[in-house]
Amino acid sequence: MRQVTRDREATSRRILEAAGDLFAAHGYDQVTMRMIAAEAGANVALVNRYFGTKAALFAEALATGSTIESVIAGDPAGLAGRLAHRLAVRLQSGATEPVTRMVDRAGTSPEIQAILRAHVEATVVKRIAAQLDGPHPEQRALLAATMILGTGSVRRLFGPGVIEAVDAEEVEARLRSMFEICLRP
Amino acid sequence: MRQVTRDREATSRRILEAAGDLFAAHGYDQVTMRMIAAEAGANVALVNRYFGTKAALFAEALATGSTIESVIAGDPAGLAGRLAHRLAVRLQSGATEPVTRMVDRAGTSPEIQAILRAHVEATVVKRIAAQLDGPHPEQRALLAATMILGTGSVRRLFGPGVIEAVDAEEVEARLRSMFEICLRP
DNA sequence: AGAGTTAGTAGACGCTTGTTTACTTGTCAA
DNA sequence: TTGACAAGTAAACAAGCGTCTACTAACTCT
Repeated sequence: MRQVTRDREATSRRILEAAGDLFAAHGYDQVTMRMIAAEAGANVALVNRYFGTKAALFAEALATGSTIESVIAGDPAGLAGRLAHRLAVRLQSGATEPVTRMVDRAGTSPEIQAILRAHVEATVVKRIAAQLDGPHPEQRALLAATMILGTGSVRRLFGPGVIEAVDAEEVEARLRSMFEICLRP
Repeated sequence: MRQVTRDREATSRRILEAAGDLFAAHGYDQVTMRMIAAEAGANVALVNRYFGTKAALFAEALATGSTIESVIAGDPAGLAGRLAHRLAVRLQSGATEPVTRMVDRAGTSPEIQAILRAHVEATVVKRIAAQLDGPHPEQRALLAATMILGTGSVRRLFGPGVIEAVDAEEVEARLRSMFEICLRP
């Protein structure tokens, strides 16, 4: 009696959105199928019916959400600056993209680990590496990923606005220099 | 009939060690009290008897294990180099300290988050900040923590030896430059 | 208008979790 | 040697989990 109109597409979309929001907010392990169903205003059985399993739903939510691609794409010369700006903003604001938060809150379930690895590799490491000249581009892209994921962990532990109090521009400048060093040939 | 001698101290020490190893290897959520008891060769009820709750046991294991203190302590001038070396080694070897792995594998349980935050703040951020001159030492220490925690995430996702194949010394040199930038006044 | 397809629901299944209770057994002082 | 205290054990508890099955009700098409 919850649904007034019966619309499979709309319902499964609401489920996917709810899953993305909740996984990003609380992490894979802390989110239950019942929470997702409730948030989407749908029945638990439908979630399994449409997405099969919890891990599959996570994978789909991960793939659906917006990624960091837009920041990486563009002029290779400004890549370090763009990444630094993005991270500085993320460290301060409470409003970060669900996808990046999903990565650093995903927990340690083995079946999720593989999904995450593939996602980070495809959307972050490989895309950054593609912009780099010189030997071992993936190695340097991995160092950049280290910083990106590190800000995620720091934010998770210390909350948003942890660096806000002090000079934000100086932090961004420092981050830019660090990215330049780890990205340059 | 498991125990030949009855020794409370020895048993609780074995439990604590087993908990530390397992938490570090698989993360808080993936480790069950029964796994810990089995690994320690003890009974499940004893774990609760001696440590109260799972979260309390985690906190105690976190506090017991060796920390990164030894790397931070020492000549402030060589701090960047020591941290870079430690991280480079961590990225390559399979043998990392339990405690640092515990931090990056700890998952997202709310009650664990506070414990972790306090631990990282006390043993990493404050200790690094204490070595720094100039304004906002904690801000720079936090950036260093970002890199430290980032290597943890990268290692979790991509496994040990991810950067091993290529030039390890170059990676360490790059990390050192990055640390120097984020730590300098 | 009626039959058939399908979205949606209620409820239970089996399993695992952290924790507790009631009991047994080894150890040591008197 | 015996009695008491503490270490250790087995089993169950209640709650929560992901998943599945059987059922109801709405929409569509002829």
